[in-house]
Amino acid sequence: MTDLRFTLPDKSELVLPAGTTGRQIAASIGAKLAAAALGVAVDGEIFDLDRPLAAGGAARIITAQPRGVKDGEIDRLDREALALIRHSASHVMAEAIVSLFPEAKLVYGPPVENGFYYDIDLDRPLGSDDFPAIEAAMAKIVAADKPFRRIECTREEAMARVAGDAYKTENLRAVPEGEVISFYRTGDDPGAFTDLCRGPHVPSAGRIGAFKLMQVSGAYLHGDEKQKQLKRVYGTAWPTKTALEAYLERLKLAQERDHRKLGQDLEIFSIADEVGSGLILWLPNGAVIRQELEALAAEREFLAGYKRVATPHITKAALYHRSGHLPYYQGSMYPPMTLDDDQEYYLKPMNCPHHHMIYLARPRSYRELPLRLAEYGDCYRYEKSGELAGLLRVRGMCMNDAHIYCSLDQVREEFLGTINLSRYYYEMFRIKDFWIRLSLHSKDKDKYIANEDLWEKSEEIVRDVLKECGLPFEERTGEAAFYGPKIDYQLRNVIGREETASTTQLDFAMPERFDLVYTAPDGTRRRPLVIHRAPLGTHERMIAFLLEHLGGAFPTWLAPVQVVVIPVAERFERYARDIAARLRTDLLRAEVDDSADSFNKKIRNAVTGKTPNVWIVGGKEQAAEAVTWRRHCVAQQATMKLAEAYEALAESRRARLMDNFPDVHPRGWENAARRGSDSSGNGPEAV
RNA sequence: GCUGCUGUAGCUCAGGUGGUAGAGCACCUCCUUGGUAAGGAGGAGGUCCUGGGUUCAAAUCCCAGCAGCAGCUCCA
Repeated sequence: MTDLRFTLPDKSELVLPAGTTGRQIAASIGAKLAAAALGVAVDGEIFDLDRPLAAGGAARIITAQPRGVKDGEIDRLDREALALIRHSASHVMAEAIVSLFPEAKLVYGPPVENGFYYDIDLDRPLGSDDFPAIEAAMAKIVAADKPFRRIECTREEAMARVAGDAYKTENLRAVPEGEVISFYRTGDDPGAFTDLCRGPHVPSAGRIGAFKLMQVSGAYLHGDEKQKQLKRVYGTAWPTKTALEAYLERLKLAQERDHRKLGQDLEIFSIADEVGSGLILWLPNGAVIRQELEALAAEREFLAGYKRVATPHITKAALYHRSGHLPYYQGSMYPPMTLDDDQEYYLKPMNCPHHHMIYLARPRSYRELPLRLAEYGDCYRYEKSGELAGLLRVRGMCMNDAHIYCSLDQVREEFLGTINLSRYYYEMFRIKDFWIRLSLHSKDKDKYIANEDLWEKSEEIVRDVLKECGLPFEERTGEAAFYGPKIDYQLRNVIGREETASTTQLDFAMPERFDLVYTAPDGTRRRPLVIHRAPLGTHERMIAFLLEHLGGAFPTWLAPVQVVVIPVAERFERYARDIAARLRTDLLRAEVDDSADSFNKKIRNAVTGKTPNVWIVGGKEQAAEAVTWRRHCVAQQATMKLAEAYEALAESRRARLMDNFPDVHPRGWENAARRGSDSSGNGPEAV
């Protein structure tokens, strides 16, 4: 037996005899560390604290102490420590459930982002009513604080142990040949709860700290809809009760930012049973935001050389036969309307076929390419009921759609143009929490159209363009659309759910199906490529994200009410009304709060209503032909001449300043407002 | 679509074990109001999600449906 050499995080070296454990490493550093230790990482691999180590390397003791951060910064608690705690909590929950329902069969129970779950096959209904009993049983196990004993064995021994348990037998078969097979047992009693598990776990049940069961849901075995549906019990676990409570508090705070709540409070949209689920009623405030987004898109697209088109909402079946969407996608289309002459009409699930028809409206020349056809188009898709969620997943949506028809040697530049457009929007909205996915094809012949040469070429182009832009992205093989590679901007909402917000897709299938051609300089007929793109996604999804991203506090240019003028007393209502009327002649959305509310209440209403600009007027202002300007985003306020205020407000609207971010108004925003036309740093330059 | 939870006034929610509903905010009316997050008084407002069933009697119990929420699956 040779000694093992460990390098500690501070670069010091430690030499211990072979078979030493993480606990001994920790103890040799300090008693306090040994007491706090939950596990040990050697060269990145995590081991049970008491597991004899076979090899040395870079060693790090895992504790639940936040590393070098202040109390309460639970986000940065050691992820590995949390995973250990949660994996063990999952194990304890399984033990508790089996003790209460002996017929329950355990399947799989990993730690996940904010907690853990265990998939269980149990025919009895399981609901939150059962949580107190399960939690009580878990608490008992945790209080007993028995060590988790690791039992390693051969494949044959393991097979004998799990005999009769189809799920665990299957799990065991999935363990790669040559990998160590282990079970974990609670305590030393040979009859105690034992589960096939790769580990690692915290040293003993008492180290779990605080846990709470969160919910139960169905989950298909292996994630396959055709397989049996299991019961998945979700829980969360934290090193301390304080950390658990902070997490629950965070969840509550997130709910305050939920677009469904903000959308209701701020009267953005509404959904009515009598209209249908997933079908959005845009209230006046929401309609303003849509209108502003459309104006933004129209402007950017005009500058980028797009032409606007408009197409109908219903269309004969023949078009979707031609596009290939029938019958393959019929399941997610609304069923057809059949007219007297047996003609079937469908609600359109996408705009591309119509745009292709516009392309086909007359013969096209190479001189017209790239031809960019844009439309904010309404589409209807029959999404499964369980998939609908507020504005994020709907059945009726309005897409920021466009199709670019171009030749292969134009693809690169056009793709770059669409990426720059997306990037412009994201920078302008200051959306930073997103990632870009490049979806590529696989060799699966059933899934992708056969044109390996075109695939290779186009994927190369798209990848190059992304690299050239310097945008970080992740490649996903086998996730491309059947007709070509695509780039998606993935956003996370406030609940942590991820959705595609923007997309750019290359298409070499549709030009074939629609027999799209153009006449080349040499007089021959050539086929264009099609780029589908939707940088602002759909109104529904984009406004949902904006609501959550901005917490409902829209910048002046987007805000449904841009200015509320509040007189300090009734005597000044006339002055206030004159100001608002003047603002409205500049097409600014200005209102006077001439309600019977007290002055204080009016201020409060403007604040809770998240109006970006509040102009207060009284005797002082009237005498000076001025207003006192209070912004939603900054603590300061400033009194300024009306002429200046009008100009600053109009400029904010014109330049689409994100003036809801306090840093747009550095060091006393009144100066920033006075500068007016200086928009540097407030938005990207033109694409 | 599947698993679980939920559905009471415009909103947020109370209404042990069956006896035809209540609060706060919002709304309306009146009074009050000269300076930065809730002035006061009064009033109006409910098919208790829908449809069946049990019962002398159902917001409450049972069944079915619809809708919402979380998750699974799916997402051209």
